[in-house]
Amino acid sequence: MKRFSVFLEDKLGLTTSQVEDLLLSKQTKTINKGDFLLEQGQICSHSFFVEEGLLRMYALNNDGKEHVVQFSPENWIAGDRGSIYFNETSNYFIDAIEETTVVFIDQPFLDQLALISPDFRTKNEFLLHNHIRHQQKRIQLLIGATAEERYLDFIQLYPNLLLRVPQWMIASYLGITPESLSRIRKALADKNFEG
Amino acid sequence: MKRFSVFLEDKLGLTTSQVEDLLLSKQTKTINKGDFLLEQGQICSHSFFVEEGLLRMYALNNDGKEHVVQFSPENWIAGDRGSIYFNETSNYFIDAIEETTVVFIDQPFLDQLALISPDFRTKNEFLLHNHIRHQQKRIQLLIGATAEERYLDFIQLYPNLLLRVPQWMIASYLGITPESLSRIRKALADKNFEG
DNA sequence: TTCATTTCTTATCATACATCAATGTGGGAG
DNA sequence: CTCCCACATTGATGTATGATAAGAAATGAA
Repeated sequence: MKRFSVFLEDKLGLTTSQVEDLLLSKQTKTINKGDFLLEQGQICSHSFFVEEGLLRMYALNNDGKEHVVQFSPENWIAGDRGSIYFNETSNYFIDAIEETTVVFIDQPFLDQLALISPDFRTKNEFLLHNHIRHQQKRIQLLIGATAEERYLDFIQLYPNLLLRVPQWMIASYLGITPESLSRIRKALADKNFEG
Repeated sequence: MKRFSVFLEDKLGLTTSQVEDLLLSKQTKTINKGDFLLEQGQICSHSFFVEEGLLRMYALNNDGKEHVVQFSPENWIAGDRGSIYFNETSNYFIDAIEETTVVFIDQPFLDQLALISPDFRTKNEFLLHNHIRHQQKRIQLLIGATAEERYLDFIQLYPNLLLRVPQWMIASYLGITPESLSRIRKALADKNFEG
């Protein structure tokens, strides 16, 4: 749980000794590529901190096609907040793109953090605001930018994901078909762009 | 500040007397239709609670076209979190669709709330999670649903806005042109749908 | 009211992206 | 090594939505 420890210290304001105490009772779980942590219809009772690997969260539309809402590489937290905080069955699937090790995070654990660290809530709220900011940027691009612009933005924001995520999943994230993304990439290559 | 008082009590867990004390020092501001609370390039130093009226937040894309990121009717809070919490100049405009009365909310005020109310932070975090949930739903529709489906969802989610927001702004929110929305509405009318 | 301005509709044509289908390619299992 | 299968590319064609332009309808000011 090396990454999770650093995360708790750096991002959530805990001390090293607090982290050590906390992690005594925590366990990690490693799942294979393609395995699910959440499926449509279930209630999502945990968030998942990604210690190692890569998760994807997606939904099905009316035609039964997958649409990627979010990728979660190392140091990210995945989970369906709608289901966790509002106790609804989830519309989402979360599965592993690579073999992935996660730490399970539930509400009692978060409550515990809030108790032992005065900074925790402030820092956690900061992360929430940051998340909202990124989602807003994505919405802005989806309603106002071309597919090519969105792809370029994706490359800038997640350069390391480019190599780890199959192209058809990136297309799904961008809201276009794999064929279209392939053509966009070709057009960029013809313009001497390195992606 | 009637709505703001109720909001503080119901949504953020304050008592009536706490609210009364707080609001002594608070002032509202009323702006005319078309007036701006935030413009691109400024730093957004406040959030705005909408006491009465309707705000819209939008960005300009590469072609200089407006794209509505969010509407904020009564009881909603508008503001650019990216600018507020990360101290960056904003890419967004916030203006009034109707004559609108707002309460200015700054960080000291929020700190004060956190001090006097034990529930405040929990409830505030709940609101943040809810916001994230709604944005995620919108992203999901933008990448996986047709314009018609998005319009129907908009009607369900914001039935009262339909009558208060010009159609071209709704189109902008949906990520389509006003002409397209007009056609979609006609197609729905032909199918005997009441919108 | 009358006039001007904004908003909405309708039509035509253009385009980005989707769909369908075929072919290429590369990595893993046996 | 070879076969297979998932993934990527490419081409032909279709469709939803965009662009442009014109007119109708609503809104607002004088």
